[in-house]
Amino acid sequence: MNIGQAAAASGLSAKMIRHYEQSGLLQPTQRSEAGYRQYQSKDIEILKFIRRARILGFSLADIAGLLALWQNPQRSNTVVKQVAQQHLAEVELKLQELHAMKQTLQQMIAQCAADGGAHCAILQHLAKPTRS
Amino acid sequence: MNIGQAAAASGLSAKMIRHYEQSGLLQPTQRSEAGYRQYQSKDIEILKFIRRARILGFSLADIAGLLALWQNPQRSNTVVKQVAQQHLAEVELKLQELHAMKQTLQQMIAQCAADGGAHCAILQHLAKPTRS
DNA sequence: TATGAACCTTACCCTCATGGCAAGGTCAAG
DNA sequence: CTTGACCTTGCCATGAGGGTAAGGTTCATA
Repeated sequence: MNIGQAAAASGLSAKMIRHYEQSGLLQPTQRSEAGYRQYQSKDIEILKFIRRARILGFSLADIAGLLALWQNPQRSNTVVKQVAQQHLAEVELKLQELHAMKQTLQQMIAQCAADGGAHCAILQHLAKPTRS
Repeated sequence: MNIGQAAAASGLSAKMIRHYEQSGLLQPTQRSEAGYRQYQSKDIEILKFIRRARILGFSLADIAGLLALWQNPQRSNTVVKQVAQQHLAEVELKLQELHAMKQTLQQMIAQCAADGGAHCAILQHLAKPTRS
């Protein structure tokens, strides 16, 4: 299986698969005589694992750790849970930040007449916020 | 006023002020004989404007537009509102994505025994998701 | 058999907002 | 006159990709 098929099968781009290999997330695969990377179905499972973890927002560094734990029969699920909880905390922090942005943006937009005039509550708020 | 004081007064870093100038967001300021950037209180207001807009998540490109509108007496608040609404839509999209991540992470974490064993619902989910 | 399309390789540069470091110039106080 | 705090420019790094270019390979079809 060449990298194109591996990309299609895993949902990643070929570019990213090479990038993951180059940054140490993946073991270098076997190569064909011409130098083409060769992927086995086992490799596809790893690629899918990476893709799912990326969708959940795990960093590549986190994923490297999770992959090592996944492939280690002596692993402790306590460690895995800690990684996930740490990531969840970061996600929740970003959620809070974005929520605060959303609130303020909504208030500003609600106060904007949008009548084509020059008076603008949004610019006023950015220039000299009355609250928040 | 040198850049250090301008940074302290605006809440930005000196580094970022230089960067904003270099990327065209700010007009180059006057310089002292030694080449030091000189800031007036009017400049500080602009820097504060930028900082508040950054806190709300506007991109530097957006802020360039907002600054131009702010300083244009012929502006139309309709345009300003459009910029803000577009940004709000992006914020809401990211909120949805992060919320989905949070939901899945919470489910995975709740199913993880964390008893030090090798069985791990989190890794299982990443390897072969039963749902989502 | 030749050729062209579709694939693969590596090696660059770009994003975006920000931080860090290095080498050197300036200023003010002791 | 030295010292320390400030300033200057310029370069590199981040993270997770995208784009592009120049060149090699594979395969089917004319």
